[in-house]
Amino acid sequence: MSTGPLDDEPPGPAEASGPPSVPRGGGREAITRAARESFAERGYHGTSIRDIARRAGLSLSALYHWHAGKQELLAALIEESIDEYFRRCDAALRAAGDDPAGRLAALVRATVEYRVSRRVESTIATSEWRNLEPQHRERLDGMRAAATRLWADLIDDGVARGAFRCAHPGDARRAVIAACNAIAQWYEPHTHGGLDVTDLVDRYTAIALRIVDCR
Amino acid sequence: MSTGPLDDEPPGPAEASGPPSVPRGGGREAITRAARESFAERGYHGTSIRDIARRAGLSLSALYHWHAGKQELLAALIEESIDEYFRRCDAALRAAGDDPAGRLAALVRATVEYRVSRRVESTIATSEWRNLEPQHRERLDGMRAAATRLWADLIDDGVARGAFRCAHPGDARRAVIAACNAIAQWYEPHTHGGLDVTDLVDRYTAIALRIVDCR
DNA sequence: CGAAACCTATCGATCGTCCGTTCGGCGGCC
DNA sequence: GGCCGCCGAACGGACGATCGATAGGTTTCG
Repeated sequence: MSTGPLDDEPPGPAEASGPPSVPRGGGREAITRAARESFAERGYHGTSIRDIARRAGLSLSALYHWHAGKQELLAALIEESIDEYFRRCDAALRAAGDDPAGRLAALVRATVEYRVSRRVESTIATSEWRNLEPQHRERLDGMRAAATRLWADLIDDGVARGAFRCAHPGDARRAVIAACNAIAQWYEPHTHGGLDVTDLVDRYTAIALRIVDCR
Repeated sequence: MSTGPLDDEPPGPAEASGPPSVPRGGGREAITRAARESFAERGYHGTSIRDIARRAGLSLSALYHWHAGKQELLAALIEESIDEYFRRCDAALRAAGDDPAGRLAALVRATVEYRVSRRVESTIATSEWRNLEPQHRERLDGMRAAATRLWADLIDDGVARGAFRCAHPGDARRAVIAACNAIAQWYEPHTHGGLDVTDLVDRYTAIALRIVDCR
């Protein structure tokens, strides 16, 4: 959405085509990945740009060649994360039918799968939000609000149509979201590898349906 | 209840009492309070001890006169926070009867009241945990585990006795705890002042009972 | 075809600032 | 006169950021 034409990958090192600039040291992507891991492990202020550069196997100057600075690195990471989450939710809802329970299940599935598959980014987005400078925070607040609205509209609709009987939709919404989001904090692929993600989705769908008191 | 300037023992400037050392500049308590607010607002690494000293209205040296350093300040804050939470839970459970639903309600009440009344400490304890050095972390991990066990034993017992019908007690436990803990992140006394805490307790008790599928 | 100009990805060195911590001293109440 | 609460100055190091240089590829052009 934002950070430029080369956000994904520098033109491939495809053999046949002419060799258009192949970052020798891994380039932008190596730095982004290193920043993601470092921010997740030690937090924004606990990570120095020297840590990031070292992890990427590049120099401090290479970092500044590819990115505007530490703050933009954080903002880009969070933006990409929220953006993907929103797209997943949107797609899940469009594929779902009209039944409130089915729509809630779709949103829970999208969220659980996202939290499991993007644990690292999830941690950053939730715990480093306050370290965004106002310019970035304002922009990203809108995206966050849009994702929240997906949940709110869905639950309000279910209540209005009598499918959900919970007395306080706002609290139900916060409880469901909090429960799903917390997965990123305790789920460890090594430890819970035996737990199939589809099982996890089923369990949290059942919990969510009970929270909204689906008849 | 808690963080008042005279919460501990430093005898107030009461006229009659007299002798025992009254810190002129607010002393230890002023620094602890300043550290709590700063850590909560900007995080451990985002806060400098100069920020803390300035906020307390004292010099950098005064901070070191009262505390061993930045890390000990954080550890003391978190320890006090967990310790009080555990004592509240323990008291609530001892006052509760034998009925699983009643015991769960007691634990939810203790947790919700705690998250609302100690929002600031709650934020620090949950988000600055990783910044504890190993020695402190190991000690505090035990306290955290004890609090989790309170929930786990209660829910397992309810399931064993047939009062709760949820298929996966561990997931129910994590969902309930996550929902209650999240309150500290969205509840604002100014905004939600009209919402009585007893109402909030009732709402979250209902949600918790639905999560564990109480018959 | 070859050279000169240009671009890209990277480097090492360096800037001024802020960090956590330490130390010696000083005024006022016992 | 000694201790208690507090201060200012200082230390070495790490921080985020900037700079000019360079190796090697690409384009331009005579």
